[in-house]
Amino acid sequence: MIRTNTAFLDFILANQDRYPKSLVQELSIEKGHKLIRQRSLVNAVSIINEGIAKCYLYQDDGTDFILEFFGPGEVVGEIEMLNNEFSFAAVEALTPMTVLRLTRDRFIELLTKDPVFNNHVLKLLAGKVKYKATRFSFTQTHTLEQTLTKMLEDMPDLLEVISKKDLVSYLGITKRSLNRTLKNLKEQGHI
Amino acid sequence: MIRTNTAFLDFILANQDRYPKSLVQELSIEKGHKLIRQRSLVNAVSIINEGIAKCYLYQDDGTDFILEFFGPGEVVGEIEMLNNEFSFAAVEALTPMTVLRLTRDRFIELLTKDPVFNNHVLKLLAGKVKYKATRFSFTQTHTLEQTLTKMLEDMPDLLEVISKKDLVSYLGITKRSLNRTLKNLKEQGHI
DNA sequence: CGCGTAATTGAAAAGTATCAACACTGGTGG
DNA sequence: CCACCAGTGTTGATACTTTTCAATTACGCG
Repeated sequence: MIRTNTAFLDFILANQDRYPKSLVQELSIEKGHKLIRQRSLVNAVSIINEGIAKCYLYQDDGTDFILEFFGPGEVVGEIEMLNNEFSFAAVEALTPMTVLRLTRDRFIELLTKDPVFNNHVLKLLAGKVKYKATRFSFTQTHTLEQTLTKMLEDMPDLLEVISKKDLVSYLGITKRSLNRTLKNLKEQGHI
Repeated sequence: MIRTNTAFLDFILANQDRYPKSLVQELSIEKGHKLIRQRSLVNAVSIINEGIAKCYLYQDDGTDFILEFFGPGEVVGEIEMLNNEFSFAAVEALTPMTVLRLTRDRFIELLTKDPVFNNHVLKLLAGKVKYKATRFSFTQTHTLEQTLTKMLEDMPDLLEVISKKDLVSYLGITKRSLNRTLKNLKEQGHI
C-alpha cells in the first residue's frame, strides 16, 4: 500500500552521466513539509529517493482523502506537468525525505529526448491507473473488515508506520469505525 | 462521467497520412461484445470512434464494479500494453461502436517514433489518473444522495443513457439503494 | 501533580444492504 | 398467437454497518 518504483529510481541513480546532479537536484525535505499544494502551480517534478509521503485531496468540508502513500522511486508532479493544470492533490512528507527534483523544462526535455526516461514515465502512469482502479474497486465492494484484514496481511507493520489519523483518511471512514473494526479483528485473533 | 478525448480522436482522424487505414484498422463492434476480457492477453490498442463502452472489474463474488464509461477518443488496452501484463479489467460495448485499432507493434512504434502521438498518450494516462482520483475521493467522502445529485447535475440524461444495472455497478451499491435514493431526490424536487 | 491535547468508547441516528415478492419487457418456440 | 423465460426494474420490511456526537479515558509534559 506504500507504493514504490525501484526500477525507476535505480535507473536514475545508476546513470549519473545522463542525469547529473546539476540537472537532477537532490533536496532534503522535512517531515510535514508539502511537496505540492492543492490547486497551485507545479513547476517541478520530484522523484522520491528516501522517505514516505502522502498524496491527498482535501474537500470543501475539511476532510482529507488520501489517494496514495508514496515511497522511493515514486514520482510526484508529473500529472500536473503533463496536463498543464493546477495541482488537483497535495503531497506532504510523512517522514524526513530526500527527493531528486527536475525543473519543468528539464522534465519536458527528458520526456522528448530520452526514450528510456519517457518509457519509465509511461509505465509509471500506467501503474498509477491500475493501482487506483484495483484499490477503488476493492474498497467499494468489500466491507471495512475485509479491507483492513487484507491491508494488515499485505503489511503487518501498518499501524506502526501509518498513523490512525492518516489511515482513516486513506479509507475514507471515521476514527470510530476504524477503532471498532480493529477491536473486532483483535478479538477474533486476526491481528 | 462518460469520458471522451476529442483532441486525440480529431488528431488521429485529421492526419490520415500519418495514420492510414492500413495501419489503423477501423472496426465495428456489436453491443455487448467485449473489447477486452479480464485476465487475458491484450494484443491491440483501440481508440473509440463512436459509441460507449464500460470498463469494469469482476470480483470473485460475481459482482461487477465499473471503473469508467468510455466514449469517443478514449483509448483501451494501452495500460496492459505498457505494463506488459494481462488485462486487469474488462471492456464491453454498451452501444454499437466503431473503433480504430492498432496492433501491439504499431502502437509501440508510434510511441517511440511519433512525439505527438506519444504526448497524447501521456496526457491521456495523466487524465485517467486524475479522473479516478477525484471520483474515488468524492464517492468515498460523500453519501449516495450527494453523489447522485452531482452526477445528475453533470449529466441530466444519465438515466436514459446508462441502465440502472450499470449505474449500480458504477456506484458499487445495490439496486435497492439506488431506487430509494432516486425516489427521495424526486420527492425533494431535485430531479 | 495537574493541565491540555489526543485517543477511545457508548448510544442514538443515519445510511445501506439483504431478502423476498412482484411488474415489465423483449425474445423464442410450440 | 400465446405461453414461457430470462433479464431488468420496483418496492416493502428488516437487519446490519457506519456516522455523529458527546462523554470518558489515556498520554505527554511543564
